[in-house]
Amino acid sequence: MISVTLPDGSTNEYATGITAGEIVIDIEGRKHDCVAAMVNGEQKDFSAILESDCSVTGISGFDDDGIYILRHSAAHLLAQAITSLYPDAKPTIGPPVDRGFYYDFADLNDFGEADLKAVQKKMHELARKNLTVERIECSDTELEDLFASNPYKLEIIKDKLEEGAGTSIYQQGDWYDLCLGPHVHSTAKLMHVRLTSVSSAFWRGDQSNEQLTRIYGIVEPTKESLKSTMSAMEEAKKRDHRKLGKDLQLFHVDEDVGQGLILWTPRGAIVRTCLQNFISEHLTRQGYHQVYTPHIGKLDLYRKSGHFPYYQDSQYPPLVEKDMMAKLANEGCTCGELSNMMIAGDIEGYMLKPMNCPHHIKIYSSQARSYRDLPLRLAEFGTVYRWEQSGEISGMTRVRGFTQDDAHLFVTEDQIAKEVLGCIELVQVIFEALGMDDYRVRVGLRDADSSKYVGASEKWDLAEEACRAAADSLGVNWSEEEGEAAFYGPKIDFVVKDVIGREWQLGTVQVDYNLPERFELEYKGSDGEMHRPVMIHRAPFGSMERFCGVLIEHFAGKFPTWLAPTQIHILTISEKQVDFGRTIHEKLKDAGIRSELDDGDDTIGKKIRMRRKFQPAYMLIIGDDEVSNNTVSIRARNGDQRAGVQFPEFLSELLNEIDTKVAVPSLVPPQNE
RNA sequence: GCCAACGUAGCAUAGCUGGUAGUGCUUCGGAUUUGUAAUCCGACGGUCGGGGGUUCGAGUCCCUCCGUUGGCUCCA
Repeated sequence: MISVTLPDGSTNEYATGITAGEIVIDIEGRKHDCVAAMVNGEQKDFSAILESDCSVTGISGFDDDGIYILRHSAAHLLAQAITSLYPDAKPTIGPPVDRGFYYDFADLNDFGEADLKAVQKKMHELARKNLTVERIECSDTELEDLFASNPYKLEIIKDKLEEGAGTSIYQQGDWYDLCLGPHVHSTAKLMHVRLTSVSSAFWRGDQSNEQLTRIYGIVEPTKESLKSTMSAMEEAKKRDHRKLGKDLQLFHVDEDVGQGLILWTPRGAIVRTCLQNFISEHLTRQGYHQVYTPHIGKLDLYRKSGHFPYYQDSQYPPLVEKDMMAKLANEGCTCGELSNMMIAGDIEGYMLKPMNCPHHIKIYSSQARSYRDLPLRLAEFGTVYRWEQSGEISGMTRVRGFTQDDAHLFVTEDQIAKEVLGCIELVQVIFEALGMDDYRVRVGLRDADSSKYVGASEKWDLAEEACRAAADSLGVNWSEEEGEAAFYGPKIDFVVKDVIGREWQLGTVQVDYNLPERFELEYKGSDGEMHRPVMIHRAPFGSMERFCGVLIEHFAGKFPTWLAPTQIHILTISEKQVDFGRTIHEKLKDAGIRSELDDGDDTIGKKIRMRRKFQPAYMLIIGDDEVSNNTVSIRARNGDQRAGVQFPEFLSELLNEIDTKVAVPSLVPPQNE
């Protein structure tokens, strides 16, 4: 007999050799939602045989651990279905991921989304067969035999497994896969799967390797949870900033202007201006100096900074002077030759700036600096241009031209910690004001291979420590990531997720030892000697484009009153109230409120319907009652009403709400009925 | 850049196996003067992303370019 500790802390005696699954059934009953068992804190298959005293808990398919197991098993089921329908296809890897699972296949060519249906049908068929999923331990030679026809699996066996250690395979029906597990005990657990998309991937994520076909899917423990997951995905799509940007007329991207080049339309420009003003206030308070610099700079500048030609591929091509261009054309110079001459420095030209640092550096070095000038904080809403790959461009979150809320701080080494902290605080103030608490902080440190970094390692230690301390002060979860540092210094990034779960880096604070070196920046210290400053790059929003894109989704287009493109939309009920409506409209505009007036002859229902899509913070309904009492009826976005409010009272409340940047418009108390 | 899918008026959409584009909303004109998510009538608006090809004939088939979407790769 063995003694097993159960989830409630009690112990029970069982016959030696009982399986984990049998104990789970004993604990949870026959009808349970567990997919595997936790034995002594380790995930195990139900079939795991218990030989000695231990603790056992069921892992529910609704838990994070359980859903991962389901996804992993579903990936196997997918591979089984694919290989039965496409015998030539070779499964490579198929892991669970955050929102579902995928499996990559080699030799599955010309497979498109239209083919998913049949595969999914096959998966359901296999699930319904209730195939037992069996774990089998194999030796190296057995493995090599089993996977002899699949070079990808052989490569994994060779690379990942210790010589002679062997490993497990999982078999369901006549299909098996190399895997550590654990897995569900039967394919019947995988009834609620949906295949979602097809894409490509490279073997081991390396572009120079062969291209594989990747199939994505989702799986849920029950029909109901699958349904709710699917509808949640539908809901998320509705708040996609690309859709809302169009509906709310916030921005436009035009083919004729170019991919990834944002045209800020009037309503979007309001949001951006309000945000910029908001940041500017804080910059002034924190002792920043705002500067302006041009959108281009000489090639030489970027040769010095190292951006040209090293990052040539991710920049717009250089602009060459007219006469030179004509001369080269006459000589029949090819593009390749031109490029070589520019790299060699034989031809001068200009570049659209891919970052603002060199320009700011030139402002620093335009004067002799002393330690008394430091820290020098130069800020600019600086527009930069980068040649992002065409397939990467997306809405406002990944674009080719964008405006960073950029700043560069020139500091002494002693000042790094304090200044990094100051930058972080700014990010936090802004996030807090916007109610954005769902973000992740990543501290990027150097990795073991120190040869690729510039700067002395003692300096790095200090800077890394400063970043850690700053992250700590935030009071939110943060993670260190080795190897995530830039080659020139450690950094702190703020990362948020968009509606479809993709992560985007927003704010960033980076310590830089490299550029001061390259540009030979100096300041005179109190000791009378010349010293080299350190630079801190920081952009609390990242870029206005990306940040606004994320904000649109964060608020689902329902911006706080201070940001809303239309703050008040006045709707008259009939033409009897037109004069009163206009008077109020004028008064609001005089008070600096963004007000719009609809005094047309549509029905009030239609006016509400039409104007609602622009999500004004409030609508004011003006009918006979309001006119005769000099009041307004305030309609909130959710339809709640607050009628009979004296206009001056409404205006002062509204101004206060704007002034204090209240995150959710709240002049109308929620009505439950 | 790579793989896959897609691209019809401002927006949302119909258009089967090829025979010269329908609808709703918006907009405009008229009627109506309305109390909270669709009042009625009428009109304007597309040559089907661009170019080329097959065909007697293409939105519908083929090629190519551009763009969009989902991934991959990349992101100083």
